[in-house]
Amino acid sequence: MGVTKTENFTKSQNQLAAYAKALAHPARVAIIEYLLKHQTCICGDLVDELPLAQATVSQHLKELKQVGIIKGEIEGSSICYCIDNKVWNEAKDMLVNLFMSKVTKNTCC
Amino acid sequence: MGVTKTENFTKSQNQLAAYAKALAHPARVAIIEYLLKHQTCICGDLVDELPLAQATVSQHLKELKQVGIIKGEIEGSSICYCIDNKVWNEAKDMLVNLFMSKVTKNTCC
DNA sequence: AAATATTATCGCAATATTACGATAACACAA
DNA sequence: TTGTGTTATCGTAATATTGCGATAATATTT
Repeated sequence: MGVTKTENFTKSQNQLAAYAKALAHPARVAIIEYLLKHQTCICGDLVDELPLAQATVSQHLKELKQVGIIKGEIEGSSICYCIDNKVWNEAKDMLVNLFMSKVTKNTCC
Repeated sequence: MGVTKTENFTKSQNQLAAYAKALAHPARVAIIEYLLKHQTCICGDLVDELPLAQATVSQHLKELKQVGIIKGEIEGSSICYCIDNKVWNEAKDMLVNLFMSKVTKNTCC
């Protein structure tokens, strides 16, 4: 993210930005949508599903895992990914909270 | 954003990612929060408010303007920024829609 | 017109992201 | 053990982001 001065912003602002960043790439949006659709978790079907190389998909999964939105579990020789409800709800709450605070009109513009 | 293969994803996925990206930096979150708090729009109070140089603030404003979330209007010798309700609501709808589709538990993990 | 105030843009350096092939690491099967 | 399938990691190239000083552009004031 370049040379971001994270220390000058609040924890909440940084956390919200981190969640937003997790969704800031169409491939990761696609991954999340897939995981939401197939309530049940899946594995490397994502590699077939997405128009990206296996290494790239793995990298996107890593980012989502790092921010906590998804988690993986070993399932035989493959790995089963799914949404982490706790983190997912926290992200939802932070975003919904931000968006809901907009009431009506501006005084100018 | 690196060498993103945007053309291989849906319009909706790219649009959602673009909105998320707008919020993917604490400075831009801070700008949005400020604009939401001061229902009325403001100008370069943001430069005083944020721990960043004027040029940097201007750059973040430009990004928010490009995605459409905010808009600016000339107000004398300064510029008045505010949230664009139409775009803001569209972003809200897309994000809320994504987050609300998560129902209950996973079958594994 | 000249000075001042406000915002945008340019140019640059440092760092991060995206993508992929190659390869490692691991579990399971033959 | 030797393969086979699955996922992670490494290394690298291309591009994007972040930040800031310097400067341009514009409007207002003197």
